[in-house]
Amino acid sequence: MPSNRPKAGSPQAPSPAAARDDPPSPWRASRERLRDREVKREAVIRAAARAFNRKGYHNTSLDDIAAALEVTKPTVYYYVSNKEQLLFECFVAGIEGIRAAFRDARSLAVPARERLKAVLRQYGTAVASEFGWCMVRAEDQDLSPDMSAHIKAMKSEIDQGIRRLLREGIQDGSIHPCDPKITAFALAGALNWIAHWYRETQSMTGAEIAEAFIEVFESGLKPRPEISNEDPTCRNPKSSSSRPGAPRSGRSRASSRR
Amino acid sequence: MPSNRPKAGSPQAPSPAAARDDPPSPWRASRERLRDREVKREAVIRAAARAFNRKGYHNTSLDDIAAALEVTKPTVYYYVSNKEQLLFECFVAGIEGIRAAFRDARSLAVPARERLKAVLRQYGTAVASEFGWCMVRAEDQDLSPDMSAHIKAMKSEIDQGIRRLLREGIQDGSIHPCDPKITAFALAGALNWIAHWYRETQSMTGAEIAEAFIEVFESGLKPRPEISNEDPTCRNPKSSSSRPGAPRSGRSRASSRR
DNA sequence: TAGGATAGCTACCCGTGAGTATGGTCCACG
DNA sequence: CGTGGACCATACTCACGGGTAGCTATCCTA
Repeated sequence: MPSNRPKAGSPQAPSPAAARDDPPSPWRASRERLRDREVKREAVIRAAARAFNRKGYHNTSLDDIAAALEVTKPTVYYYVSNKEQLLFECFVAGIEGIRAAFRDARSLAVPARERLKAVLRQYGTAVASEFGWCMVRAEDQDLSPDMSAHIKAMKSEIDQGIRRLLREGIQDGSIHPCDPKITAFALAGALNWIAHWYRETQSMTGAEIAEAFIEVFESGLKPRPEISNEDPTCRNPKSSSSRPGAPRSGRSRASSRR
Repeated sequence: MPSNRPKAGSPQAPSPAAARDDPPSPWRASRERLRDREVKREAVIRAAARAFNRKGYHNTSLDDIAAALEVTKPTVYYYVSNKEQLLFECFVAGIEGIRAAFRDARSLAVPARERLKAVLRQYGTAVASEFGWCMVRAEDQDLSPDMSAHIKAMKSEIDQGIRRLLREGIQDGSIHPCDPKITAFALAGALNWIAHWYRETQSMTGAEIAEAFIEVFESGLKPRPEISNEDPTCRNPKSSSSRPGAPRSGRSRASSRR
């Protein structure tokens, strides 16, 4: 599973991994071979993810993916068994980041709302990554029953994780009482939807968007009397200094979408 | 454009529109014919929407749609020019409900937050309707450039409408200051996502889900010191009687998703 | 240096599904 | 009565794309 590191522009050098002059050990070559293979396999999956991202699963042929890698279709089949598996791998690559987020958050000694926020930040990052599309839009309809079942199970795991954090937050008082099921749907929906409109060339990163969303979800739409002092400025749009941490995205309204 | 009235169970009677005994006018027959045609055309579009909804656009063949109507493919082509147009019509049918929501809300003499809520309620209803899938998932990638442009324009119109309501709400003090762009994305995302998980057989209607989402978005996650009127039972998840209208779907957490 | 694994290509197969050519039936109208 | 148009079916074309067969080249190990 390719962990989603940034890795700039052009996918992989045409010439495979320049030769180094380490002292040759008897097994080194074959190990090198295997590593190369894994690298190439990941490149295939990343190329698929980018193609799916741009043109959609069904509008992407394996010839397209092969062409993006400057190879031919059978070469792609040399690394993956079929198109469906390609989608599946992309999905797994995307969701792995979220699962990691839950693992990380579990060890945090803070109120549940903070743990939830940490998860959501990474969630947003994952959805805005190049695997976001695949993670979000991998449809059971496009997959064989067993793959579909796997994916459903993972999605459900994420969903249950969010619900659990919400329940814990309600318990420890850090989260306003609410229906965990519905709230989890709302949270996940807002974040998942990022994959529909986000493009890498955007001014905000996925994490920044997640941060801004969290701000929205935390404070709510109702005008909120500033917690500490009761009176203040609830009529003034620009006060709002409820939390200093949020980037808040300077020019808020000027840009006319997309 | 078929407005989404409920219309129970079996889609359309096999026998076309029972004959009535009005006084026959010379043009009646041909008018009747035309009406029939429109009815049948809508039936085709509804059938397509249901099929797309169940199996996805690309996994639905026109033979499937024809079979659902108990006719053959050329018959479908008699009413629509191609598959793409079918998707487009479904999209328009779905989004028309939302545009209507904005029109309705404009005439309401209430604070902007209330107008926004009214819009979101209808939004949720539309997304949960049988055209929801098409509206939400009609991808520019699957459509010719000009259709894609149309759809983008409509989506943008909805987005701008939400942003406008948010700005107005911030102005009139009924909405907590926030970034309208990001907030609109969050709201629309959460609601759009309903189309991914909602099935007609669910215990809640689309409107009820929207209502519950609104509750979440209004109050926010942070524990909220009860404001003047709304004292009661802050710790009890089941209270939340902010509005009497919402049925709230009894068993909230027991059902383990889907 | 033979033999085998690795890696990639050219050239094909074939199912599927969008869209159509053609023709038949029924009904309205002259 | 017969002509034209609305409506629908049978039966086709055809391109696209997933997947494969089989050849070739290179490098590693024996």
